[in-house]
Amino acid sequence: MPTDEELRDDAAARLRAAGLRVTAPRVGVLVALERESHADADTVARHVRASLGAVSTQAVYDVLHALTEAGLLRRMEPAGSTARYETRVGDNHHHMICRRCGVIADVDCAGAAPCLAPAHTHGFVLDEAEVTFWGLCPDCQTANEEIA
Amino acid sequence: MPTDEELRDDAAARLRAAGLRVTAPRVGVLVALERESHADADTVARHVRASLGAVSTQAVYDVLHALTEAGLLRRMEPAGSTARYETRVGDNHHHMICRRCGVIADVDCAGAAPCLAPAHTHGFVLDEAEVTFWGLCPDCQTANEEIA
DNA sequence: ACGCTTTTCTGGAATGAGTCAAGTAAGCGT
DNA sequence: ACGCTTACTTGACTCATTCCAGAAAAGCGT
Repeated sequence: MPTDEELRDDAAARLRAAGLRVTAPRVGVLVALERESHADADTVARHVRASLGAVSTQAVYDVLHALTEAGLLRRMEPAGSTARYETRVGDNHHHMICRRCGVIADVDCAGAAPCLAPAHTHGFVLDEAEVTFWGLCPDCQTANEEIA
Repeated sequence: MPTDEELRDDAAARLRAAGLRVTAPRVGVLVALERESHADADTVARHVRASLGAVSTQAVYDVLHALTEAGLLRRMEPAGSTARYETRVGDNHHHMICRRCGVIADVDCAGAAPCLAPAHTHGFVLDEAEVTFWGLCPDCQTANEEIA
């Protein structure tokens, strides 16, 4: 587990590399998402406030948008949930979501090709295949058995 | 192209088969979605009102939920859009969405197995693999070329 | 260190999808 | 046709998110 300082330094470096100014809220958002991936805007705001003190809601939204735009964050919007963000970008990985508790786990793309080439493209030019697996996480499986 | 009456009769039959009461709003919603698949709640409401007269927004939402629950409709929520519905159920087909105009096309699942079995399941028990392809539809490709 | 530029703050308001609650209407089995 | 049960109506309401505008603060190249 890296220290907060290591995470902050790394976040600052990524911001600079992307040509963005290094500001406390931006670093805070990146650190928050390293600590808790797939968090929504509200959760990110709470994390950032916990470590930085007062940060406006607008600032959080601004930062999330700016960093997503710059390619430092990836935004995902699972059905039935608000927008969520993660720092793992650049590899088109997929997600596994628990139907019961909503926890999200990353999944590496199994076989690259099959998912990217549907039988009929209807003339579409595709640039991304987004895969979401739905099911029950280990905890919720046992919880369900106890009820039954 | 089937007539409205054929669509209504068919919709009523499906409702009865599912053990649901046959009401005008329900039939209207099913017909609307036969005519325009992947419509959102608001679009469905407009279609239904055009053919039935006044129908409350709440009724439309209730019907969409009830029919989804009963398995007569499938609900999808693409990123950046509101919930959309379709009458094609029972075959876990996928979707292709145009980033520019938002049009949605159905896609048969290419190779059944590969998409359903990620490398690492992290202990999850999966029941569905949802695949969304993003790209440009034929119309928007030409539109983009004209701009460039 | 200075000053220009970008970012953030305050805070208020609007939007739009969707939900809750309680009363009214309608389907359908008998 | 009756009446029970389910569905629909009405209207207020929540919630995430966006927009707005001006003022204050902070980053960073020189």
